[in-house]
Amino acid sequence: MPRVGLTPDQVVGHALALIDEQGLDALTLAAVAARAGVATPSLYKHVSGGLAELRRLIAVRVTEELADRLAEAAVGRSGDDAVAAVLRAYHAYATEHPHRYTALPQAPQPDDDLTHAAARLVGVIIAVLREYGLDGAEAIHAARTVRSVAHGFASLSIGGGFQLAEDLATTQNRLITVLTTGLRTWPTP
Amino acid sequence: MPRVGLTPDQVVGHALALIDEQGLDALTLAAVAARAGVATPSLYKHVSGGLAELRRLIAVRVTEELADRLAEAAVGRSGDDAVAAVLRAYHAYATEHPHRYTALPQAPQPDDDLTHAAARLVGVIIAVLREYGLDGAEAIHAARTVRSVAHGFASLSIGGGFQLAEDLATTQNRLITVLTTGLRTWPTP
DNA sequence: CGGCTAAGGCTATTAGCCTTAGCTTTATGG
DNA sequence: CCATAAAGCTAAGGCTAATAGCCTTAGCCG
Repeated sequence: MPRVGLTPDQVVGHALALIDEQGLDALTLAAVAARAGVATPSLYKHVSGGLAELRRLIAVRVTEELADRLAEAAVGRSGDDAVAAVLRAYHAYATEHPHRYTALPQAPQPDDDLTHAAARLVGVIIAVLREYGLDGAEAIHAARTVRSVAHGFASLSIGGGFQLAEDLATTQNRLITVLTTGLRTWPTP
Repeated sequence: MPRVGLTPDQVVGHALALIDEQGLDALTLAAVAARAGVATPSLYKHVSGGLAELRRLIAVRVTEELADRLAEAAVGRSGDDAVAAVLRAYHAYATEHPHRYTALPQAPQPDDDLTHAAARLVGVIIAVLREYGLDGAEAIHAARTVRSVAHGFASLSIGGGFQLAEDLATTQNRLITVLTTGLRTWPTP
């Protein structure tokens, strides 16, 4: 029984590959173990919490990847341009890895790592909003608005929620315009 | 073994009660059967496709309930007022039945019934948009925008996506203002 | 009233999964 | 060179969904 030299990160990597290829329902410890070349119980040496912890780790990883993509998209842009780029990057990530994105909300309750990763993602958005003169509590409300729009569009899009024939890119353009207009004329009380 | 007199609708009802009380993961045929006072295999007499079909039926039912709620909220209102009411009703439904709402995107692929129910929901939104002078393809894009905002906010809200202490109702107010402003100044090309 | 059919229950079984327990081997550090 | 901890294994228990086959009830039709 030669050592495989597995690490928790590698286990998550195999799990993500599996999800990408066969969907979220195919995520079983048995399948991950087979892909890693290891017997199922051996996974507990690296992911002691079993399937629940694996799902948690997946959510953390996906959140980090998403935050990276948004940060990349925002760099070197400002204002409406940056917001548009962030929204497109968000949707692009979800479209490229639909099952992976669907795995995101499946985490039981948020733990420290997930909260940290989510905070980084929110940080990227808050940074983009700085050019609109939004800060403090209003920046939080605006960031929530951006996330709602981005997540809602991505989620419905990959979930088959938009069944009609109308062009999706056009919808995305309208959505971006609505959002940027809303941010520019932000309803400060 | 007295007859229980089960119907598919009743099975879905038991399943929804179970989901509401114990979450989506607790949805198993065994648990539904126990609640219905029946052995597990007996469920196949009413829901021949097993767990997959049950999930499909649940998605249809929830979509119908949601469409009902939105229609109720919209009646007797118009313009921004109607849009605001629809958004609040959407969020209220998701908040009242968080697990049920989470069950919505779990349907495998959309079938005829689900498409029909979704069409009714979209119909309610399109009707609300008529007062903005939007029709044809632009009405579709606008309806998608409304759904994206409503779903995104509801989904993040019940999924624990908004962890900071800022008031959620305020975020909702800002979101509604951004959306209605966007609809009034709709970017027709 | 008698009997037939179909529907709605049941038990038993199989296959697959997660998880724990306990053993064995490998690698590594002193 | 050996001790120990890490990393693998097999075995077993308890879930689950799903299928097969049987039995009983309800209701209808002659």
